Amino acid sequence: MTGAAQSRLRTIIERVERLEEDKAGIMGDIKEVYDEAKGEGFDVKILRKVVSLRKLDKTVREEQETVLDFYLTAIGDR
Amino acid sequence: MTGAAQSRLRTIIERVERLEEDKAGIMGDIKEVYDEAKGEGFDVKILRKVVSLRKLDKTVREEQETVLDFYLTAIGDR
Amino acid sequence: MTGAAQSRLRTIIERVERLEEDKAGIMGDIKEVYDEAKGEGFDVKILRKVVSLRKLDKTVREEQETVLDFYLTAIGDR
Amino acid sequence: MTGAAQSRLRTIIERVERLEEDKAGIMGDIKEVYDEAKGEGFDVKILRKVVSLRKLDKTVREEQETVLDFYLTAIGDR
DNA sequence: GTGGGTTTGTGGCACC
DNA sequence: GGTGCCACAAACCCAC
Repeated sequence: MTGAAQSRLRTIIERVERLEEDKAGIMGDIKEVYDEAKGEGFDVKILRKVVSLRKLDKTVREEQETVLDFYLTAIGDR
Repeated sequence: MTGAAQSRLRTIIERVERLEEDKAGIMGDIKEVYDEAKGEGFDVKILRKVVSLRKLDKTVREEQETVLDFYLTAIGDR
Repeated sequence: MTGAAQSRLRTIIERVERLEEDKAGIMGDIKEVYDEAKGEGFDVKILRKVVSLRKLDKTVREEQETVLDFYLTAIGDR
Repeated sequence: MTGAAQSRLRTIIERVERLEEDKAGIMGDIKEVYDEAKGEGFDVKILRKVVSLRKLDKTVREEQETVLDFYLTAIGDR
């Protein structure tokens, strides 16, 4: 491996690790929100379920829109 | 559930969903870095392995310190 | 589902359940060892930490070999 | 820590690690059974669900028996 | 469509 | 008893 490639490799690894730190930070933030909610008497397990269900719904809705777009385009309506 | 509680619930869900969007964004960024590296001829599978190994190493080092602290505390040395 | 398939299904489930019983038994044995150690004055929390750290060390060593293999293969050395 | 204690410590760690190896072996066996079932056309996801449901049922049944025992004893019927 | 890896969810377990 | 933590199990997604 050339010196240049090694340098690039190092840069890549560092960029990924930096981003993973950011990700870990955000995951910590999410946990904090849930902990706070828990302190107010909410059931965290259920809250997590709500979030995941809404995400699913959103995905389904977007897929439906995609299908709709496809059909509309197919019949020359846009 | 009172109106106030409903309002709080909505706020909590929204905050989590906002953070999850951020997280998804960062995960996208990580993927981009890997894609870019792949375009330069690096083997993504190996890169991922390297990153995870470095994380593991870091974890081990921290664990070792934790165990050491345990022992020092156990023998009354702090 | 044919009768034969039902019979196979039954056999599969029973084999898994038998193995899970074995597993539960071993987990019980592990707990006994720790309880015994506790009775002799050892700090179980530390013991568990030591075991997990040693496992982590082992994992890291294996991972390092895996990465090394990857590289050797990548540069066509095998 | 005395030499005797160190020796005991070593024995304890080794016993636990040996048991954990056994446990890992059994977990591997369970995986093999599922893989085999998959090869015969069974849906592993569903199989796992069946096993976990039966385990839950068993727990519930045992609890019900415990309650039954309690009542029977309470009314002096055993 | 099959396997591997990553992420998420759940249960048990120890500690307070 | 109840709370936080950790290991196990499940679901998910991508690449091949």
